[in-house]
Amino acid sequence: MKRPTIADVARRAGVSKGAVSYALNGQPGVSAATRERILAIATEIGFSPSSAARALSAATAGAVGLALCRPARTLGVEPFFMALISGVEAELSARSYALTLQVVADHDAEIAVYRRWWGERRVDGVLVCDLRTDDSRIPALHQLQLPAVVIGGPGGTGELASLWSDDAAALTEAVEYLVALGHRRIARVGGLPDLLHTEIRTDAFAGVCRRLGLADAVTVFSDYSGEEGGRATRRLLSSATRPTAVIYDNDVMAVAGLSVAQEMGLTVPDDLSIVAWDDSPLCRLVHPPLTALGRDIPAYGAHAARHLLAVIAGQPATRVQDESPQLTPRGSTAPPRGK
Amino acid sequence: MKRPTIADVARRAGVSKGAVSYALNGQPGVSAATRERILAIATEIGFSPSSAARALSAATAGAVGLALCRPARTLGVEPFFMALISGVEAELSARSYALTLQVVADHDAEIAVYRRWWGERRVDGVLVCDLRTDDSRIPALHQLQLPAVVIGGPGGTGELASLWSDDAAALTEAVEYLVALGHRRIARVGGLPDLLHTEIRTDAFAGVCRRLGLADAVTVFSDYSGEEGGRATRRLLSSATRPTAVIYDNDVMAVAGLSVAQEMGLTVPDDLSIVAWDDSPLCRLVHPPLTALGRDIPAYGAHAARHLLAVIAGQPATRVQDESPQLTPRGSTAPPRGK
DNA sequence: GATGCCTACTGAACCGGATAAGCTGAGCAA
DNA sequence: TTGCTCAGCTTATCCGGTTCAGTAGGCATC
Repeated sequence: MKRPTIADVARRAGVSKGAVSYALNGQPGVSAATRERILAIATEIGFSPSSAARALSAATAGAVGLALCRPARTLGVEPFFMALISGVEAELSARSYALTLQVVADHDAEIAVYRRWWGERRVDGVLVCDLRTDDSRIPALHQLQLPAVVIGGPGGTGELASLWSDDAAALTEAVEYLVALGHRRIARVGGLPDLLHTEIRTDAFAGVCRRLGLADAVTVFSDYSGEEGGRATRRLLSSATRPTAVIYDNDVMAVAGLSVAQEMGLTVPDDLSIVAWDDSPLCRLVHPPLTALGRDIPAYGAHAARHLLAVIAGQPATRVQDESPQLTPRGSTAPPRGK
Repeated sequence: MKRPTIADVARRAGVSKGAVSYALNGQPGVSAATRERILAIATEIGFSPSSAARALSAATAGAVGLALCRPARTLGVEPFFMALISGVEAELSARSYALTLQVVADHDAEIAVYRRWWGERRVDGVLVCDLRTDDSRIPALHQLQLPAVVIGGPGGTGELASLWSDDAAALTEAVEYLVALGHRRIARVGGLPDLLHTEIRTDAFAGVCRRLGLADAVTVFSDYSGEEGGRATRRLLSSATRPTAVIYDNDVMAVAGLSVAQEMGLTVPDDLSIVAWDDSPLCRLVHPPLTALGRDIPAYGAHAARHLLAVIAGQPATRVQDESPQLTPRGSTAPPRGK
């Protein structure tokens, strides 16, 4: 089966290639009648313009890049990325953009990928995840002049456009909720400590605990994996001043924490309240279902994609705030025993 | 920052564009000394060939497509796809191929995507997931002559190349293991009934149960989601002849089933044994950890990618068998109470 | 020294679109 | 009738690679 080209359409319509190009792209230069005839023929023979030819002459790739830089082990478990990707994808495909994906080992490899994509003109722009403090990718992308939207912040995004949600406010809300229930010893199992949003949450946690006069407000760091989350929980629950509530930086660690607590003979929520970050179906899967700080992640991804397309179209690189995560109370939180 | 082109390299080296092309692609036609000089200059100025120009002239896209056709809701939860993608990606990026991803609503949309990709020459081939009985994608892809590898089977893949693993053998092994422990009433919570691998597993389950003389070997169908898996479990456990063991078609449903059992006051594994399919970290996250039929999914993805690249390179479309899932016994299986 | 052959290149065509520039005939005013 | 404008096309060029058909020069051969 031969792929139709613009020349095939032109021949069938009895016009030149140029006329077909004008007609298909909504440019002036052809009459309404001719345009309609050309469009009908194009549809009839199933013509879609070669992305390569279009990319070459129009100097646009029609694709957006996403490099994921987490070890494959944690990448698989966490529903976050798949949800983000599905949202990004929905927005892109609605505008006939493709999504090019690459899994990389570290930031240097990621920068190398950006450099290659730029040289190959393979993508028109990129989405950047997992922002770190002093992130080397920011100056690299700026130097390449490759349009980008950083998913993360606020702060640390340099000249690049960004999309962020107010994690500090959400964490504060969660702590205030637990304190209102009567908790005084609250711990937190954080994600990778060098990620910027971990730092933001850690600062917010320390801040609200100080304000509310909570003494043993400790954050222990993990790597988002269930193993590490479980281990951290075991350490916390074995300490002399055992916390009555734990906030986890993702859902996987929260589920692991729940298992550890139950394994240690503690009843959730009576002996221990649990709050998860990222309200995926995983939180409703376990018993009791987990109270979670959730947000619409596909919508977040769609928003990021929309923002990136705007930057690619030449709009100024702005910093946009997305909706803040919302607390959904479920069965894993209650007043501590004796209150 | 201007992107270097092949003409820039040629000018710096004092040769023609053609010579540079030969040198970079390892073709004969240039002397070893010239080749080396050209390569050095290319590296020095950071040249990487435009994917669009290469695609246009060499009639190869340098990309492989993957269309995912599951509702975004279940797509996010299940670690399977993310693990598969990371494996596919690792293999592709090692050979400088890009992965183009698209999430679609149904098979018709998926076929439309294939048709568009084909017309746009955007991908050199595609990976096809979630094979169904009488799958309309198979003849469509065959008609387009678009190189493809079907992940699934055996059977139902038409003329297309495929990669499959022996689910029937794995399921048989799981049932025999449960029977050896003393179980006689085994149920199964299957995935979407119109998926081919669900049918294969259902047939294998019925077969081995008949062979071993198990009476109440029932399969109930679900949609892979935790909600449905939990509901199915509740139904099974409420019946008069309650099963003493349940096999789930994925890990998410198994975890949900575990929660339901515990919620109903049953002890796992004493009152109920649970076997999960797809041994993701999720299975080790819960308490007790789940006995699972696992395999190396990233390796499966890598294998599929390798196979697809071979088909793209013109090798005949063969049906390759990957390793069978292995049973990993953990805390969720034991002899039934009273044995 | 004419011939053939091989190596190491050059030059140009080509892939399939986008687009600037040029052309043509119709319509209309002077 | 001439001149002018303008819609509605056509033609040609370009994007940045790959590849095929030459071609110049060196060397062996008869």
